[in-house]
Amino acid sequence: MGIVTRFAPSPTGYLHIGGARTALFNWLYARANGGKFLLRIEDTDRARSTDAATDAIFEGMRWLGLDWDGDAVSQFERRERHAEVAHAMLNTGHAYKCYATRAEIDAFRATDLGKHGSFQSPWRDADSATAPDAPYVIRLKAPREGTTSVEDQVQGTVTWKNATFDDMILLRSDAIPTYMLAVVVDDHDMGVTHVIRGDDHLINAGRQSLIYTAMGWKIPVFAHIPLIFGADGKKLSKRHGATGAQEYRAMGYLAEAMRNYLARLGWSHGNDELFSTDQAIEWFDLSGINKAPARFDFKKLDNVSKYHIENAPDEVLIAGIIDFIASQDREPMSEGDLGKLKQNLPILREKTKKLNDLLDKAQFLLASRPFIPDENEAKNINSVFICILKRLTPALATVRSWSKEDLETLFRNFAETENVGLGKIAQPMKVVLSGSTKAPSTFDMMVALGKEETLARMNDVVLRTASPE
RNA sequence: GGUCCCUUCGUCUAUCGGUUAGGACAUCUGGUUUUCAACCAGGAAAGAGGGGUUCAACUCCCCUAGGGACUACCA
Repeated sequence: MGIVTRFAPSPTGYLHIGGARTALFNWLYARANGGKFLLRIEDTDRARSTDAATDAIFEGMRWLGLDWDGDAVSQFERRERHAEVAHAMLNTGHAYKCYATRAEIDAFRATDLGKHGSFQSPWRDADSATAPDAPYVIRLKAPREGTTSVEDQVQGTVTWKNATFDDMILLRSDAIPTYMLAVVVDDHDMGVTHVIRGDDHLINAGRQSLIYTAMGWKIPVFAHIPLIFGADGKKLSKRHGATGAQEYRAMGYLAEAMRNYLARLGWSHGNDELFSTDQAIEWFDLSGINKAPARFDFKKLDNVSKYHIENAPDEVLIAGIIDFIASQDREPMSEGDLGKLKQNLPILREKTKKLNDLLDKAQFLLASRPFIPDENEAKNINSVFICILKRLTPALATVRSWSKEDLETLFRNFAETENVGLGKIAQPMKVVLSGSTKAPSTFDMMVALGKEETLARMNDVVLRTASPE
């Protein structure tokens, strides 16, 4: 039998990074086993669900490259079917109509019994002849005796006393199904074989298996993965930096790097740290998922990101850059600029952690001279260096060839005759050539720029500093 | 309060009864380098606590402590 997984977010905001990881695990598991990965939007809460949030989820999923099979399912649109199942359970005696009002439920909760246990409806065993002509909800007639167990693939066997389960509402008084009913019906109808979701649903697995059993349906395999926390061990929230998947896109991380980092958070394949998505698919298994919650660590993410920026295929990197620029609401890069970027990718990607850093380094190619360094960078170009620069210009004419090796040799010799360290010349030269120290290696830039342009930029600085206002 | 889950270096993790408890990030030291958000080498760094079971426990069981989830006509 083919494996079917699903990701089922509720559209109340954006794609949360924790949700993104849940989606990734489901996606990885399906792809690893030649199965299907489905997407369902849990929008039965009409008050909180918005189309904008649904679009945000789609966008986040697409950015992460988590493609789903078929069309996304709207849970709300399947409400007729959910109601149908609720009524089927009514007919088989697994559910009952409860006419208790809000006031009655509140009153029950105020009692000693109500403070410690869940609501016990007086309608559970009532004679239907006594039913009033009033709105009602359909409640599950949960078993009061015995236990219910779930064989969780991550948490192991988990058992509850049935007495701890309440008669949960299946169909609200406005005939809209609750989440608890809808998930079960949808997962069953969609043929979901493996439910991989957040730890916060562990108890729901017990409650939901009651519905499966009542309907005589096969219970799917459950795997409840631990949540992601912030660096301080608290639930991941805004003050930890970023909670939305898209924010990571805007920060300049490659989707491939996010997949790598997120997969490694709570899942492991021996000591493998840096890997491609294809490798993750090959290796992924539920048995590799850790039971304990993990903390989000930006330092490590940056390290993973650096690896992927340095090693991604050219076309992937370029696509990532184009996507990053779009995420900033910036003008798309011109074909010409893109061409320059492509040609110089090796020197731009080296030692680069994020895409915005890469773009910073690319300024020497993209911006036009003369460069005006900011106050801080300008400190590199002092009067002593200006004098050196003036002597360097004629010296440069003697270079054997305009290659990295020869330029470096020339610089070393020149530095020796000037009696200064190479760094004293090469570092300020970075600023001369690019207006910043956030730039590729000096010699790489010189080669990329060519002799004429290099000399012109050097001259810019000499001219600018020759006539101080 | 009740039910359930979790607990190995600062962080992410390996280990599936017998290891000097391994790796990665971060950190520290030294080296190197255009004095770097680079690189190389080395160091420090962990089984929450207490009971069992066993020849042997990080690994299995129990208790305690700490953390978390759920406890809605939310999902």
